[in-house]
Amino acid sequence: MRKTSSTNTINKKQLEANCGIAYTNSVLSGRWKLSILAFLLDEKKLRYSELRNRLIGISERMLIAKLKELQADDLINRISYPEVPPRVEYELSEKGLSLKNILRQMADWGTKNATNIRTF
Amino acid sequence: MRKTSSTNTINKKQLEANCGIAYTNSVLSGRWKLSILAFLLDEKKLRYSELRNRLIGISERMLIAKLKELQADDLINRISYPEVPPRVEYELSEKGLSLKNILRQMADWGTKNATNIRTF
DNA sequence: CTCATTTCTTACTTTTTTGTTAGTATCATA
DNA sequence: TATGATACTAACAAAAAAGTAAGAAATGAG
Repeated sequence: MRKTSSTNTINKKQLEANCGIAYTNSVLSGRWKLSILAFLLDEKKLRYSELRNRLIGISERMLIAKLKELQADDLINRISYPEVPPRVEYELSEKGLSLKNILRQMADWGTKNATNIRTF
Repeated sequence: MRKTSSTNTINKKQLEANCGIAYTNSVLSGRWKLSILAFLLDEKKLRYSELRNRLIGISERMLIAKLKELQADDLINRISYPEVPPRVEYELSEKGLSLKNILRQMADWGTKNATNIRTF
């Protein structure tokens, strides 16, 4: 019988699970993305400036950068109206919406477990 | 009627949700933690060296650092056996185990949605 | 006495992420 | 002609995360 702890015993399923989680992580990680997605989940559609107002402390540079990354990963849609002054709205894409349960559970878990001094 | 997009309309629930998600993020973010937790979820208990073998590419410095942070956040337990050479095992704590659903869903979502060239 | 094993530690460097500040384009309105 | 509003952009700086490389403690085996 093979030692269950041997390197060879790392099975396919496990590696795939880890692979999957690594992708999810790569798409969600960082200081802002989860919050952006959470706000969009709650409010369906938000203008750039509305997002900026909600994400307290974010710089424009970061907000734009993260919105672009989320678009590139197809988690959000950008809707631009040809007006002056410009109006741009963001919403979750279908793929982004499929994160709903995960986002909600992360919010719940955090609320339940935040043992911290500071309030986020 | 108040404009639903005004800053004042950001309700308590929303802020709390964001607060919760921010805590969860702070505890899980980074390149390695989710993978560490996922392996521990699958295999219950792993020695330091077993983790090192599974987390391909991680440096000892990072592994130790992340294990310490996870301990500090009470997501894992460290079990040390007084032997020579030393033996130390890590396992999910109760709090860490309470992330089970989230971890599994992140793994599933990732497997389903990874559109990437590279394999993680 | 030397070596091997295992779990770390320390000093240092590189890379990645985030922040700061200033500025652009558009055009309706004053 | 100047101003204001909105959604960005660009150059640069700081901070945080991750990586590299060397080594330390403890002790049984040879």
